[in-house]
Amino acid sequence: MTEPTSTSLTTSRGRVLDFPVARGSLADLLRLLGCEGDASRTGSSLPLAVRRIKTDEWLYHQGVPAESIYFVRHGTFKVVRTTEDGYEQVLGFAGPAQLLGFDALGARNHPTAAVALDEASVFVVALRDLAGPGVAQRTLADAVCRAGSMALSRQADIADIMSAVGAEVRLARFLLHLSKQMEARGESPRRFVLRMSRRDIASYLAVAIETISRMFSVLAGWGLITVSNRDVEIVDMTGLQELALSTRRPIEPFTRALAGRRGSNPMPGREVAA
Amino acid sequence: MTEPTSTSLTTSRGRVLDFPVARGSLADLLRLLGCEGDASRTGSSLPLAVRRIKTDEWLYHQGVPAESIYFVRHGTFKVVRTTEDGYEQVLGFAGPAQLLGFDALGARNHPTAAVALDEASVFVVALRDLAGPGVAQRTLADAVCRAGSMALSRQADIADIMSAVGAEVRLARFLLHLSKQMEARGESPRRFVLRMSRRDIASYLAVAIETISRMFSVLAGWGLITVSNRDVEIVDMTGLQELALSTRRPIEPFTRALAGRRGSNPMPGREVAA
DNA sequence: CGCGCGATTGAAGCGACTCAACGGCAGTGG
DNA sequence: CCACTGCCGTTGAGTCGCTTCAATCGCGCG
Repeated sequence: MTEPTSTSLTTSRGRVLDFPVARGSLADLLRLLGCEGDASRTGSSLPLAVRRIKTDEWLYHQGVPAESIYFVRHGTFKVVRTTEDGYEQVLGFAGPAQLLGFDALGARNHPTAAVALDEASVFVVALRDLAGPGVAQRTLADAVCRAGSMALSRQADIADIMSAVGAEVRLARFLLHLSKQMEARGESPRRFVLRMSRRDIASYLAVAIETISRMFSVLAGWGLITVSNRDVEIVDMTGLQELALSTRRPIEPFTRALAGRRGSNPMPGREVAA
Repeated sequence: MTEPTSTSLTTSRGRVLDFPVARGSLADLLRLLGCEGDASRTGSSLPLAVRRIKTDEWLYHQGVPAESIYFVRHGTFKVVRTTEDGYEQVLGFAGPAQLLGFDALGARNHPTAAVALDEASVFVVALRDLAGPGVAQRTLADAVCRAGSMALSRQADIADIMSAVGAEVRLARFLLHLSKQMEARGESPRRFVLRMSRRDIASYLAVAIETISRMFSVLAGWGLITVSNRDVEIVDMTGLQELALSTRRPIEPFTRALAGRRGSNPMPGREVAA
């Protein structure tokens, strides 16, 4: 899909890092963002690295440790998230004055990747410049930024969920998403009660409400879950995860490891008492 | 859908604002977020308001000025965005330790609304507590937060786009989205060139790549746009906006103003040379 | 020129939406 | 107490739209 040219270029210099090609200032960034008034008062002469990106070059890769976030100076970027099976989901496009890599603040690594669609340049904001010492408000603002970053990542999940064509897969991903949240909260990831109505789930997954009902029955019929009204129990966790992996056909031809499993029935051998 | 009980409760006290019911501290919030180590060093005794929310009560409404953001302490919230025609799109669900209202940092008003699905309580963080005076890093962090907030809002747009059932509507919304961005950038909102491939658009809108091609032809056949490869010109802007408003049937029965327009053809009277 | 790739268009099948009916359950008023 | 009403959830049948497979065209490039 993408030539490793950019990677080799950077790795020739050591690591895949941000190397400034030009110099900018905080005032430049503020001017780009449209807040001219603020440029005067603060120490806006603070230097800011500028990095130029060529077409099809990656600004940052998915999964790598995040050391910076970026403001697009000019050009267009594509934000993508590649699943394990090689399917790449486009999460959005970013133009000038937009922020890239913000979703990495909450985690250690970049949950997404950004690639330039044309000649582009960005302001590089090192994360250590953001984590300066301060008082209580500083800590609070940090928490806000990190939580906001995680909220952004969470929003990306809905694109992840909706990218699935099949409604069963959407529901499976939704349930696994809830399961993970329950686990992170210290509660049982296998048995929980849905706080939202079918109507809400339908709106969230962008399918009809009757389809939600049907898919609950289908998943229960496959022995993956048991459901009674809003009480859900995940019986076959691995089976559910397996089902959730089913996306549309992977774009890349070299991900044919799961070529045969994509039959008309996304859950082969599971039709118990159909 | 929702009883105005909560609203009347608050309006009886003056305005619809956050009134603290209990008191918490920054240390409590940090403990909730799981960063116990940080709780010791900073002035973590900073008081923080706690607000309790009853089931089906709104934490904040869509479109109202934002004065606070919130960390969920316990309970579950539903984040929704209601379109002009009364259709409510669920954007996500928020549980403990998650941030709500962050998308209002970039704008003046809340672009979304949050309603409690059960008994809940939140930490209230006033925005003026975040905008404290500081040096350059302070300004920078502010810019980061605001841009991140806008990125979150932008992510909500993709749910907006995908909530449309019809592929033509999705493409129409996508084009209008691009148009607005171009306009905000000072360029022509009617004539622009797509920087991304059909494959990227297809992934973004979660439809097949052939469907994208077809819908471009359909929109062009309706006289709404002209398209040549990646050059797009919006011919009938109002018609395109009109088409973009077509969602699935509004949930609420009292939004029947547009009852008749929802025929089998979403663009009535436009079938030129079908 | 042939090759690959992106984009467009056609034909056929299946999946989700829509309409409709039904069974539970809570709230309400006789 | 029970009928009544409304809402939520489930299930069935039919239609429409999108996906899939396929062929074609235009374009850049080795």
